Amino acid sequence: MQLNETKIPQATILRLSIYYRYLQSIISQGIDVVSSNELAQQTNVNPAQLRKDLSYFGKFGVRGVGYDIPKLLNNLKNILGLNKERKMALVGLGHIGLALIQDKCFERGGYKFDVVFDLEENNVGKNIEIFQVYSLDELSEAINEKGIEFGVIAVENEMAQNVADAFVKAGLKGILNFSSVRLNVPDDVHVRYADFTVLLDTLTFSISKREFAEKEISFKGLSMPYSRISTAWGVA
Amino acid sequence: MQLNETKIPQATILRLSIYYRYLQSIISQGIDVVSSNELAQQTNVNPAQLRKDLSYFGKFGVRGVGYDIPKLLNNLKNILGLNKERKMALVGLGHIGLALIQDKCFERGGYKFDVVFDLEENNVGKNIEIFQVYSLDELSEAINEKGIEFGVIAVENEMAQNVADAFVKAGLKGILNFSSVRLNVPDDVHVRYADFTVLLDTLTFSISKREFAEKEISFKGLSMPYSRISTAWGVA
DNA sequence: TAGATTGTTAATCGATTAACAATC
DNA sequence: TAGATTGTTAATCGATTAACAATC
Repeated sequence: MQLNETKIPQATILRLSIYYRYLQSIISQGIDVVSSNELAQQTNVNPAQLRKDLSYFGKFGVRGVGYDIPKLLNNLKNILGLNKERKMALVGLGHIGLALIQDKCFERGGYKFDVVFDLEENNVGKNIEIFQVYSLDELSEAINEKGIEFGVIAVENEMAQNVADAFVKAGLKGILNFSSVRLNVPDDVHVRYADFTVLLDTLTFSISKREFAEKEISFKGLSMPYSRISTAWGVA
Repeated sequence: MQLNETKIPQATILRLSIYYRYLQSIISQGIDVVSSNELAQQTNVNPAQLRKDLSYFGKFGVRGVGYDIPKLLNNLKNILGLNKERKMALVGLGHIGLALIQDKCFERGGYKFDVVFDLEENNVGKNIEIFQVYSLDELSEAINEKGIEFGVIAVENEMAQNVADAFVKAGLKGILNFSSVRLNVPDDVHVRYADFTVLLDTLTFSISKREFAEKEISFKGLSMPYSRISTAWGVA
């Protein structure tokens, strides 16, 4: 068996998830075949891009026909590793943390909160929603006992790195971070940032770019190349 | 005045925001100068990258010294367009929507919810938090009356495109979308995706990649190039 | 067979970064 | 002046996409 040395772009994995979630949302409609053109259009990507993305992992279509939706779904599920439920630990029971454990979108996606922790002494030991609230001291033990795979950080910025350190010490390899802090973790620990403020800031730039362009304002004596800035963000 | 034709990478704008938010978080500590090396390390980027990012907009540092933090903050604020508060409209008062209007991180960032809408007839007309809840019919009028610039979508996937259409019709040029739906909007409308499931899916891929690599499992008769996959996600 | 659509190549396009002259 | 760090160039690296042969 030959070792395939091709590197897979990070963006490809993100798009694979987008294809998967879109197909999941239309599977009940009874359509059984989709072309790269149709699927690409629905997910805002180039059709060649989509075919290339899939080609890193195999040949899933039929020439002249398209892709069988149930089969493609199954293949994407295997590629992404979505064939079993993944358990998560949450730290932080502020507004965002509370919303996360109440929202149904995680369960629908195959993810489940299994333990919650809070830094507020008042909350520890209480029951919030269906969860008993633990303190950070109990984190490592609880995580290993329950087979947790992902840690979710929903605490204030000041405490985010501490929580990340605790997750790393407990052996977690995946972190979803709702704070704005860029975390310092070992290379084998993967972090994803769900930082709303940064997303808004990039929107603000695009908007004020328009304002500037309209007024032909120059910045620091340098005429801004506003009209040439590409803004095709595809990424969450 | 010469028109500068250089294209600015989308990723540069994202990083500019990250630099800005980091510097904001340490400004009270009384440090007044930072080098590209220090700032880059704190924000998980390459120092050359950081200097290049800034160089698209001007010369903000002093050779041999570094960057004056208050001055750099001010420059970044102007570049990103963060010198005035931006008003937002929220549609959707589920768990996420509620958390968003309660959370303080938006206000701290210079963003403010000014109107909220819900699709639930029951909620319309009521007062939730400090907001009176409007129906979608009133969206266009309310948005233009109040000078709203951004629309935030926090409804179920099924309704997300409808809400986006309403935002576009009302003239908004910036949308923050918490649903999983890839929106279809005109070219001059900017969308950012805060889609947690997709982020988790990319984590899952990285994790199960490790599992596969350990077991040397092949996929579809093709040996997976797992060990060579780069996973340096920087993006929210 | 004719029409359609995939899988893949190769060219293009874009982003990152090492290296160093400029200069404080 | 010696040491430090920026700003910028040019090379490298990586990702996107047009085009088309393969093939259903």
